[in-house]
Amino acid sequence: MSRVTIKDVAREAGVSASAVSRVFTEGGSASSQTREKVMAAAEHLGYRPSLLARGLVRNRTNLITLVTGRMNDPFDALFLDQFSESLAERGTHLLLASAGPSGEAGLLQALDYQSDAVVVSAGTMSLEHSELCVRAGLPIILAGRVMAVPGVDCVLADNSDGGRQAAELLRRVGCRRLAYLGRGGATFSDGERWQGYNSAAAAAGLTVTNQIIEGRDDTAAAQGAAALLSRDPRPDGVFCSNDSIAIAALETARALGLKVPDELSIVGFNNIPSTARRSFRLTTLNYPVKRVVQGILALLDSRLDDPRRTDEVRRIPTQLVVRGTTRQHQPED
Amino acid sequence: MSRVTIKDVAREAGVSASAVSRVFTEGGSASSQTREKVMAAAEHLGYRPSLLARGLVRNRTNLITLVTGRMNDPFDALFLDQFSESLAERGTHLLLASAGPSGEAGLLQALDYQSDAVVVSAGTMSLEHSELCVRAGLPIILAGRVMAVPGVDCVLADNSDGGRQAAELLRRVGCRRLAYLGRGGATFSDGERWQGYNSAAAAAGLTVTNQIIEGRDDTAAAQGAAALLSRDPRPDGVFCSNDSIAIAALETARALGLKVPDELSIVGFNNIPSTARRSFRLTTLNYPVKRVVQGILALLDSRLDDPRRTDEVRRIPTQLVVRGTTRQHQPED
DNA sequence: GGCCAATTTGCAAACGTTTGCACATTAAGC
DNA sequence: GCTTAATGTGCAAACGTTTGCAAATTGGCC
Repeated sequence: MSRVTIKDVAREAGVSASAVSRVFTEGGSASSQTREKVMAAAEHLGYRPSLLARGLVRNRTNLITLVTGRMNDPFDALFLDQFSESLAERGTHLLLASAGPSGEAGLLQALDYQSDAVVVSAGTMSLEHSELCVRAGLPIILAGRVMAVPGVDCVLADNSDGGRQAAELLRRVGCRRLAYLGRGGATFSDGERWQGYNSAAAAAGLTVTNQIIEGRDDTAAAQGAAALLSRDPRPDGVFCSNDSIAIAALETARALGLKVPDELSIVGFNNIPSTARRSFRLTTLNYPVKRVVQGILALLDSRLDDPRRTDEVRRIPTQLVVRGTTRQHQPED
Repeated sequence: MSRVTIKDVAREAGVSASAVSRVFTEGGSASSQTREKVMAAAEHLGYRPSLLARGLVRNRTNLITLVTGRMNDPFDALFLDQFSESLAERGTHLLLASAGPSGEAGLLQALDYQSDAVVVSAGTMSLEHSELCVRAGLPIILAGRVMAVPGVDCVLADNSDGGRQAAELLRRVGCRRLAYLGRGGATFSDGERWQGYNSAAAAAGLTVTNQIIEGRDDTAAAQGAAALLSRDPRPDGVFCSNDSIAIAALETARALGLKVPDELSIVGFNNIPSTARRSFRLTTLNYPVKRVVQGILALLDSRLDDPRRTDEVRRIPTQLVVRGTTRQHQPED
């Protein structure tokens, strides 16, 4: 009924508990004889080391906490998918914390369970709490945002370059009245994308309007899109701060009877799976999530290796994926 | 640098470690005086109880392991979303295990970290490993499947009734050549849905063909749909084993130039968020995920309360959601 | 066989909590 | 002020591991 412990195995194998422990730890020294006996006994009894106890003494739990948004956001789902896959490959386990309104809950959870690290991909993070973590020796890695807190590393898309690429493309295919559809800098990425887009557009001498969406769900996005598309003059090219918004824009454009891409070109951001659907075929910027995840893990390892190394910010470039929601190149270009 | 422990607080507050512990545990008895002193000291030092140590002695970690599929399946994402939300409400934490090819990894993970319970919503589960868990006193709850293993509870949709409802609806709107598009019983739900659908259709005297999809991704589903729709005679009503497949079917039907719902009615299963999109407006069966999750947690509590209570299987009824991919009622009906 | 080094082993102390038990304190009742 | 009961407190043993240290075993080499 109760757990089978290291002592049970020791007794069964006729050795000490330490011997068993050493058999079960990476570089432990044990004669092949005892190793065999211990293995047999463990197998027979169905022994598995308690990771709680191990974590307690080693001060390493093999646990990583991810603070993420809700899974009804397809990008968060994509990120989690890739992240958990990479963690599984390296044999680390994943403690999931939803970024509730009180953004710090996830951090505290990570502390309480002695996670080896916490990666924050959503929600707010107060300076106060992040410092608490750093002081406790818990590495923090920020995904999709930068924050100048000593001890935290960041990895994120090169958002403003993405915005620039979007503007370039729209200009190239002949759009002249550009628009941006986003949440008005409500998120970090949103702001950066807008900036890159706007300055590139301005540099090319194009007008660009910024339509702000009030709210974070699909209907809010659709409303924003409707407002944008009823402006006079109507924009002929729109860059959306992410794919969900872009799809909403595409749908409302169609509902208004606009031909996409002939009358309106649309560019998204992230390249979430559904952008490739037959029904959408959205032109977008690919955010190489896998590479981001690997960057995170690399930063993590180096941080565990040397906790006081200098902080790092990694920018991951994005790639244009041209599909059906932007016009073909103009011949004269 | 190192963790602040209960002893530090004890020293600072001038009381014993036990006193501090009692202040920090639910029903602990402590005079308001010490309570205050302890709280002040803890606040000052930034103390947080180690859940590892606590879990070790209490044999309760406040952790639940979820074995789930990958997040590129929108249903799994939906489930995780609701599940994690409910867990957060009750203050339990979530250890995420992806059901890899070796289905047992998640169970072992749950054991190793002394999870209070494991809920399995994807992947295979060998009798051997499940018994290992049960013997170790780790409650297992199966979501979306039943399995006759002593000690495990199950909660899942009333799949065959859902199939029946789909058949009923298709008949009512005038479809006469019915089809089922699924993975040929490759998953448990698939089999049950087919059975309910098929027997209801047969009882109504309708022909029904079963088109099997080879593979689990969207393109496989699209291929299956294409095969189905090129049959002669072509079916005029199809029930798909889940919404992802149904959407793929809808898209291929449109690509083939078929009018939906006039020439072909489509019914899905699960009511995942994207079914409500403008572009799809898929008629489907609502699988009340929230209710499922609550059922799971209820079973869990009762199991923790009395580990040897009799096993239970809960069926959650599904509700028809009629949208745009099925014809309107025929007047003569 | 004897000596030295290298390897394997066991003991016991940690890791940070909780909790049963016994003692000390306080409160209540008369 | 005494007894009885109720309440709060500290000690020490547990929970299941790892690990430094010293002792014991092994093996190699002459």
